[in-house]
Amino acid sequence: MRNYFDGSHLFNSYAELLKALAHPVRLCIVKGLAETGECNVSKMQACLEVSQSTISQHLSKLKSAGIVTAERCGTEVIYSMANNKVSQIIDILFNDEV
Amino acid sequence: MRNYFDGSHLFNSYAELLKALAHPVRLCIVKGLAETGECNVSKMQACLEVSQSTISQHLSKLKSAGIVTAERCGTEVIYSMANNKVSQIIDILFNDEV
DNA sequence: TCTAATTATCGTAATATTATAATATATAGA
DNA sequence: TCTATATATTATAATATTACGATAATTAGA
Repeated sequence: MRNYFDGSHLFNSYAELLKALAHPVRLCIVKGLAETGECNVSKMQACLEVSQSTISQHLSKLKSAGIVTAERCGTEVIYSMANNKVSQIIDILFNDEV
Repeated sequence: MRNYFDGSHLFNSYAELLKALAHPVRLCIVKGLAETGECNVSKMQACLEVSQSTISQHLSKLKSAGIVTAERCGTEVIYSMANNKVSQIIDILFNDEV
C-alpha cells in the first residue's frame, strides 16, 4: 500500500494482524496452538505437508505480528499463543455455530 | 499459494475471508458498515482518501468474499454487511477492552 | 435524446507474498 | 571435538496485490 491516508493508525495495525493470520498454513498453526496451548516445530511439520523452511518462515511472520511467542527448549523451539484478540477470532471462525 | 495440502478446506476458506478483510481501507469500510448498517460509495469516498476506482475495487473484493452485499438505488449503490463472523471479528478488534 | 452523477472495469506499473533449495545456526550427546 | 537433530536464514523465481488513470456502464432528469 502506498497512498492511503491513515487517519487512524488502528486500521493499519489491525490490517497487519489480520494479514499475518490470513494464510491457510498460518491459520492452521494458530488454530492448533489455540487448542493445544503450545507446540514445537517438528510436530507442526508432521501435520502440515509443507517444508521445514516454509513452516519456519510462517512462524517468523506470526511472531513478528505478535500472534505467537517462541521459547527454546534444548534443540527444540516451542511456540505458543500470545494474542488474545487472535484467540477470540479463531474461536469465532471455528467454534461458533452462527 | 501453490503446494499446500489442504486436508481441511476450512483453512483455505477462512484464510480467504481474512485476506479480504486484511487491508486498512477495506477494514475501514467494513467497520463503517458494521456501525452504520449501510453506506453508498460516495459517502465512503468522503471519508477515505483514495480514488473512486480504488474504492470500487476494494468493494468488489469484499463482495466476492461474501463480506458485503450491494443494492442499487437510483444512480447510487448501497453496501451493507453480509457476514456475521466478520461482524464479530470487527467487534473483537475495535470494541473489546481485552 | 442529451447530460450529469454515480459506480464499475480495464490496462499497467510498482510492490508484496509465497515456496523452494541451499546454507547457516544452535544444542545435545558420544 | 565430532555428529546428529532441530530450527532459522538467505537468495530467488513465480505469483498476487495494490493504486492509479482512463474509460465504460447505468440511471435520472432536462
